[in-house]
Amino acid sequence: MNVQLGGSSSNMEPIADKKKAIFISTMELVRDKGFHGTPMSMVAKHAGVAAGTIYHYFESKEQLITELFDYAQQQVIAVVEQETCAAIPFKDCFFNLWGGLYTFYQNNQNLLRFFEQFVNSPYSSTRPPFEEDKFYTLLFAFFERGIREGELKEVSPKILATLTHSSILTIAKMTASGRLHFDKKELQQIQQLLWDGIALGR
Amino acid sequence: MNVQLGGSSSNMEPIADKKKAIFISTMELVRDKGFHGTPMSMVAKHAGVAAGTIYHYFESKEQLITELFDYAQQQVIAVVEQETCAAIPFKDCFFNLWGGLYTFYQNNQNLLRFFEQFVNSPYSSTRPPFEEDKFYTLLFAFFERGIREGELKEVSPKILATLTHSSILTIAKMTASGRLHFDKKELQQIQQLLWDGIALGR
DNA sequence: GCCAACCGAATGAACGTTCAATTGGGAGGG
DNA sequence: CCCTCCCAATTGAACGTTCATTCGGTTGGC
Repeated sequence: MNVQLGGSSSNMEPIADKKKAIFISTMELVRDKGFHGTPMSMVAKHAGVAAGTIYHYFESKEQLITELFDYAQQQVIAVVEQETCAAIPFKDCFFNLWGGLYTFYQNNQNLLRFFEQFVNSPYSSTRPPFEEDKFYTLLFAFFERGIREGELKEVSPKILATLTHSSILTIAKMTASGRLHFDKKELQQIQQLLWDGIALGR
Repeated sequence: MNVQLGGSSSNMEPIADKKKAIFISTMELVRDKGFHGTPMSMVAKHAGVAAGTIYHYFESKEQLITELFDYAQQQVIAVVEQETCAAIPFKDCFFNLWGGLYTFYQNNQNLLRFFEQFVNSPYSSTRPPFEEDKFYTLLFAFFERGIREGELKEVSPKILATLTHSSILTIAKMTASGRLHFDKKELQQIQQLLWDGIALGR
């Protein structure tokens, strides 16, 4: 019990194969069929596991979903931590962050879809408040740096962070759903528009 | 049967009281409890109607949800049509549209929440494709006007429309969920940032 | 008296969860 | 090296509940 996931940073314990399989199956099934559309029995079959086994690792379906969300969020946080490097000029860093997050969401559409379903569902109302949300704390700090270095307009970081992340998420969702497509040039234009909006013109 | 809703534009038939009550109850319950959390029996009780009555108006729960989405979307479309007035200078029109849509979502948080749950659920995959989506068609046309009049950068209207709407939705959702608050001055700053990004500097 | 609107108990399927039973690997004594 | 005991891991049939949907019957306006 209490096993760690993947080759996690601080802990190289062997992986909980079954637990990870349950996570992945849940994410894929939720992507296609939604929360109500994925019974535990189906998660079990898809993960190659008996129904009862899931309850060895998770107290309930709700707990499984909640833990999966935390797992997903940590992956996103890792991307932000990797791209917001203080050694690189802020402007480059901004474009890296936008591109890095976008690429991550593109390569993990299961996760993106699960994420969006979760935050718009009643599950998310049981989440910790905003101030303790590491993802937004990181983003806020990044944009504060931009203001401090005189690269950005003097606007609340929460505005800058929210606008930036919403643009990434929306474009990624549009592409993932197949409703709209954006080619490389258009993606660069989007980043540039955003930058033109938030940067101090000089 | 086949009754119209509200004091609808082209049709002034008497309202289907029960049908409207079912719509409103569904929206409120889905906001609080999500799709799976709102059984038909609860919708019935909340609407002051017998369970069987719902099936007099709707074939199934899925159909109820789908029709409710169409109903909701028409209300949003009405706001866009009202604010995108060709007689007003484009820039003013842009700020009107942003503010109008934002205010609408603020005043109709049930609808906003329902909307977001719907588009991220498997229900929405059965929706008509993008080109037939009146909402986006209207938005695209509006931004095309801006380009034609030399007010906006020469970028695909789909980019401008997507960025603008995503900013409105995200800010409204943040406020509605209570996770972040934006005061009047901040809302103006957001609109201005967006405009600075997409407008042709002169 | 006719028909649409409406009711709500009944139905049957689906689902989350439980639990008695089984497996398998490792610790320890001989 | 082998046997034994133990317990965590695992199984899947069974349980009880919940829910969408049905349907036979009632109402009320025309």
